[in-house]
Amino acid sequence: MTMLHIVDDDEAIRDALGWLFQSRNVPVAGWPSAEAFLEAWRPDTAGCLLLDIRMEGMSGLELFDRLLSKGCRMPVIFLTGHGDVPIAVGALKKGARDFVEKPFNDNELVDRVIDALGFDAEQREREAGQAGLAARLATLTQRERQVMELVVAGRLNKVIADELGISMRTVEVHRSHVFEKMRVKTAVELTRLLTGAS
Amino acid sequence: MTMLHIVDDDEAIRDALGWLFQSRNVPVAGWPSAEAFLEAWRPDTAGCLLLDIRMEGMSGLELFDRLLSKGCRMPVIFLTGHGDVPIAVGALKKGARDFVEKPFNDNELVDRVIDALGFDAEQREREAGQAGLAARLATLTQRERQVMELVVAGRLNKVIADELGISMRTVEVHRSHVFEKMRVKTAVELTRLLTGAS
DNA sequence: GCCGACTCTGCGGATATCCACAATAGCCGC
DNA sequence: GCGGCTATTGTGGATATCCGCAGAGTCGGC
Repeated sequence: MTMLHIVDDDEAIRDALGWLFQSRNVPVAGWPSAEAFLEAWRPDTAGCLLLDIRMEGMSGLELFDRLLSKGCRMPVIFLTGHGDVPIAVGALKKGARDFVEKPFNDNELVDRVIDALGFDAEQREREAGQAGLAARLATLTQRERQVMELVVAGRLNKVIADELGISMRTVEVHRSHVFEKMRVKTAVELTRLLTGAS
Repeated sequence: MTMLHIVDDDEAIRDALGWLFQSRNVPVAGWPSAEAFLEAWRPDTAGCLLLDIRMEGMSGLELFDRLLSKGCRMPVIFLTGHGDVPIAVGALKKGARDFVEKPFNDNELVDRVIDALGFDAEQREREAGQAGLAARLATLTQRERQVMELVVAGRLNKVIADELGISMRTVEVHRSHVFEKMRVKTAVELTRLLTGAS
């Protein structure tokens, strides 16, 4: 599942890159056009992207833009023979991980791809944690969410009761439901969970 | 204090850029060489940097490296007439904010400089807050710091007492000293303070 | 040697939090 | 209408936290 996706309309280059990476034990998938990859892309597509800039049809840059607007966070490395400073600067400022001109150094490129794959794996791990958190948050009712926010803001139960215009007892009930659903035992743990601390 | 620092060995360009920015109400300081700016730079120098790449003596890139190693976090915009993709990519990956080729569009450059100045101001505000926090942390004794860490980890006083091999009462004393010194009233507030939450 | 810190501890009481048991009420779907 | 979910509140008790009052031991500086 996690692999390097090479998008280039030149089959010879795809093959050469495929050989290079497979010889280094990096799994590879080749795509003959931006359209083909865009069509196949799913939010759970993992790994990293090696994009040629100039291709028949959709360019690598446009593919990058389309992927970004779909919420894709995979690291992208651009590969081009026709380098141009404004293009490189624009791509990097949009979040591309690297921008490499041909001819490139094989070892360097492989290292950068491996770095990018590691980054993607870590990022997905973080996001998986966040997804579990989001799932638990989704089980809270409105009222529980309100109470939770005030608890995490450091308010005492009696203050929360005042602010929401309900009794302290009710706050306690909601509070304990929040703790149960979020699987924590103290307000501090809940705070760490929501603020994303170690 | 906060201003645009233009480093370029060509006096005509410094003057032209000076005029451009001053006409837009952006305060400017001109420096005839990387060495001159490096000499004058202090950790509290605020604003942003507009660096020419190719200069007599130290290059803009080398100045950038030297500033980074001194802990400078000012946003840097490179300006060059002799663009080169690997150089631009390297600069951006090291953290440069932008890389602009001459001839440039006046309005765009001014906008980017203004953005960068705003970014620097926000960054300094954040760091000022962190500095105040660090100062308060420095007033804690060893024991207080230990207790604080366990409190922020969500442990109950009795557990902290066990782990440190002291009585609960002593933990309470340290705990209240921590709250006092850190100027918070609850463990949750302390947690937010240390984990850098909103 | 005295003074100021830091550390440690106990007692007792005021608050706050946690929780089981119990009950009322509105809303929604089967 | 009945059952389930949500929101609400109360009583009462077990724990935990917050604090003032009191005392004691160590260590380093003047």
